[in-house]
Amino acid sequence: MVAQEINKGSPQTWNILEGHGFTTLSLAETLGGGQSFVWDQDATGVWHGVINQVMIRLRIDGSLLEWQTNNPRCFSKKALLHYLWIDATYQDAIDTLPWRSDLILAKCMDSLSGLRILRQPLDETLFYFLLSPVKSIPQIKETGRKVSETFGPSLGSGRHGFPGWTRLSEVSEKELRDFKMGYRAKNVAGTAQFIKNHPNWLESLQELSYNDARTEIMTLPGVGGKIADCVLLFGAGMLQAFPIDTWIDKVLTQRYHLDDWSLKQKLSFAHLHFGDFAGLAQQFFFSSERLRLL
DNA sequence: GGGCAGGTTGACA
DNA sequence: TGTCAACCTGCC
Repeated sequence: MVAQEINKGSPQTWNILEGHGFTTLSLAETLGGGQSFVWDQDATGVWHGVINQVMIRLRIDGSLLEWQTNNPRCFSKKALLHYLWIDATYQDAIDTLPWRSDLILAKCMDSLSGLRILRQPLDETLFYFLLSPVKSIPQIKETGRKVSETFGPSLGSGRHGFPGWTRLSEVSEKELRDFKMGYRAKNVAGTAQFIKNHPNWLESLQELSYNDARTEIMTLPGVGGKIADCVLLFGAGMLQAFPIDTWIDKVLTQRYHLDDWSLKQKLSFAHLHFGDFAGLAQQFFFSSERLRLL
């Protein structure tokens, strides 16, 4: 289906993104490693995804990172550089992390050179992470894709975008359950109603400090500390957010020997030790542990 | 069939 | 403040 679209009319040229620093591995972990659920890799290694309701393709060819879109009028190279965090602030963040004195972190960063935190839309990120408790990445993608196909805008080639919370607020909890959400349907429906009744509330979180935004977003049904940190890190660019899931907990317990520390104490340790870019460190740990690179 | 998983919540000590 | 079961679904 996707291939037909690509071959329709004149073949599209691949555009080059300079100065990216990705490897095949770090690009795969960035797009498919659990911070985003809208990217799929085909058999030829090309990544197909959606950014701001526009279909985008990405591939690594040698040392080149290349991209193309079916909709160049609605999408700019600048938008893609922003989404992929390809700018000078990434190198600043890397330099700021305490890898010089932390051999565990240094090893993870070395194995996954170029790994990024994506700058994703806040509304969509909140939706996907409400689906995430005790679900695997393929399950979250499947449910999200089916909800988008049913309620979201068609983007061509059979692909659909995120419907938005306004549209989701018109869908009953019972209907949502048919998408295999289980008990999460109640949280999605409750969140949709809250957002409908509080216009601009979600956007206004971006203006708050990390601590205030975290407290605020945890008032939503189904959003505890872990999901709050995921949404703020991946959807609001708050890079100090440090989501602790079972993988990260394992790293802190086994590698940093915090065996008897409570979750709250581990969180304090992470903020103190990793600093303003703790979330980026977290992503290096997450992928390293998941891929058994540590 | 039973147990468990990338989490949250409410009950209870 | 900490522990525990329940919640859906899919997979081993």
